[in-house]
Amino acid sequence: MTQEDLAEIMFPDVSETISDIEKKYPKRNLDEGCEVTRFAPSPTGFVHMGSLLSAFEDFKAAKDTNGIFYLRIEDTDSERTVENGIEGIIRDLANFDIVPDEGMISEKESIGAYGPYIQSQRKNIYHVYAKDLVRRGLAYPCFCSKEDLDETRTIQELNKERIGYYGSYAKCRCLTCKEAIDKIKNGEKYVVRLKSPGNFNNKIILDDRVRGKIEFPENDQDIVIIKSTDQLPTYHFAHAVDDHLMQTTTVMRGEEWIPSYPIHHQLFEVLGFKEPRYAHLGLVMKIDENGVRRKLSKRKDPEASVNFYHEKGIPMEATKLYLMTIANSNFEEWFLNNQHGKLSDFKMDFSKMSESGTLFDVEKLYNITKNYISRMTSEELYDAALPWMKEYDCELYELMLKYEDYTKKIFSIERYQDKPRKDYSCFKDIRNGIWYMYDELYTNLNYEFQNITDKQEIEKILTLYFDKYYDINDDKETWFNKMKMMCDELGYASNMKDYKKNKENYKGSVADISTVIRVSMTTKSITPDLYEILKLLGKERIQKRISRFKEN
RNA sequence: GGUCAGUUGGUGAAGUGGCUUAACACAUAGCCCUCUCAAGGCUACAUUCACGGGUUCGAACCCCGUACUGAUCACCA
Repeated sequence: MTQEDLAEIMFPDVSETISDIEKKYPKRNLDEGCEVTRFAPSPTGFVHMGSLLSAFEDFKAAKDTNGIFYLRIEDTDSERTVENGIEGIIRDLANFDIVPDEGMISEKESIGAYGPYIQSQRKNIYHVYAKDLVRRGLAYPCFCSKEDLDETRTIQELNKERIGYYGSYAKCRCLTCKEAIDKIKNGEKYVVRLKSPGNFNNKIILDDRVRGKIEFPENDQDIVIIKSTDQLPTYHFAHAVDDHLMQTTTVMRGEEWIPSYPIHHQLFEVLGFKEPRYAHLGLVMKIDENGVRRKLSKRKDPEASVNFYHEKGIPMEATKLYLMTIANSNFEEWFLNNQHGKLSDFKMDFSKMSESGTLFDVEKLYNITKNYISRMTSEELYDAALPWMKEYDCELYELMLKYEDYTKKIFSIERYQDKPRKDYSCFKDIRNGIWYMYDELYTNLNYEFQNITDKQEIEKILTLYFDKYYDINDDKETWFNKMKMMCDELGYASNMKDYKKNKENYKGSVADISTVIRVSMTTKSITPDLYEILKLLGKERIQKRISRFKEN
């Protein structure tokens, strides 16, 4: 009984050889320096902020170098698999312009010549490599039960020894081929373990692209490579086989993977694969209610879900800008110095990635969004907000459609100037900013008058203003001069400086007068430029609103 | 317990031995401008880089130790 026999009995269905497999994955025809990266989620149906950031960085690294970005689905754990989970992931990524060059493009379809891109469909491939390992005496079947493993663990804890399946604790590694074969013939369940050639006292070094050199003891654990339940590989084994075959150049993943590097290093070595480069990314954190810093959780934190941003109407481009500022610390300054340049012109740099966990800052996102929206043209804003309204605010959507031109004019207020108005941090804010411009929404009025609240005085001001002074054709300067003239006529201060010095000489100021007009036309004491608003409202609406106020 | 990582203001961070009396941005506060608001302008906001030692003419930056935070030690990824 030889290892050859053992391999045969463990993998009777494997007839292909390694070289058969390797032939199907020819060397990629890419120039030096092109990065091949991948996003490899479990099919859970959605991506959260942390994985979106990682996917974004993977994508960016590939695009920056004219390389390849592919989407591989890691479904070796049925627990994490959700029906139609792949579609959800593809949709979430596509919402941020992250479209794979290769890999899954829908629930069932994929593109690219290095597939299948779903791990459960690659079972035979893993088995070819596992079989070869057994044949070479570098892997073996392990029949230990959960209880056996627990027992060793208890002993190790008691003796204050390192925990795990290694050295003399790796009982099944000493089984002879005959013993193993007999057990298998007996129908005993087993996993396949790596027969680790490592020594804990040896050192290995990872040259991480973001963290530099990290030293570890060599792996000596006989880790499981094929599970007994479904004969699917573990993450470690699948990672080695897939990233070798698919020729990933840089593996980008969360820092929680750093400790398993020794395993991966050994697997690549034992399998004779060239190791990819690694970039271990800092986790995305938040401060929770107790002031404790912790990993952003998709379960507990609404802002961890990409849907959160979608529902608020944060433009995808703005989110990308924010992701880039988290991804690379030098991006923000670059963006400022390049007249708000295009994301594609910025080259991401691994050495500028954060090593410590980044705190996710919603305020900062809003700030970026405000700036972003303020720089759009009114047409762009209209086009971007419309689909969002359709989904989340039907009423306003209908009005925007019905009064397209008028709406764009509303969006134009204080937009085309050196420093445009920044008052929308998301599309959701739009309603609150403009609803009063539409007659259809101008109902249930609640006037927010400030200093002047006397109805008679207000009516007097309105009558005088609109009968005698207001002319829709006036330019802004004339408009304001007339406002001041009226102030003088009514005993209000037309000059704010003078008013502040000598309040007692006046009934109020030009500010009070404009507030009266502003509130009676919009109900709100805070609005954008009043001159623009009156002009847009037009004579007819103004008249109607005066009457509306008087009736009130 | 073993292994590994991280630690610069409220936040993201720049910084890799002298140009740092620590950049820039967000947030916050005050003032100015001003028809409201937003914007804008100005100003304030870490005498100090987790702590303790050491190396050096000189340290946030190099070395050693300690502390704290996090990750990991599954037939989960």
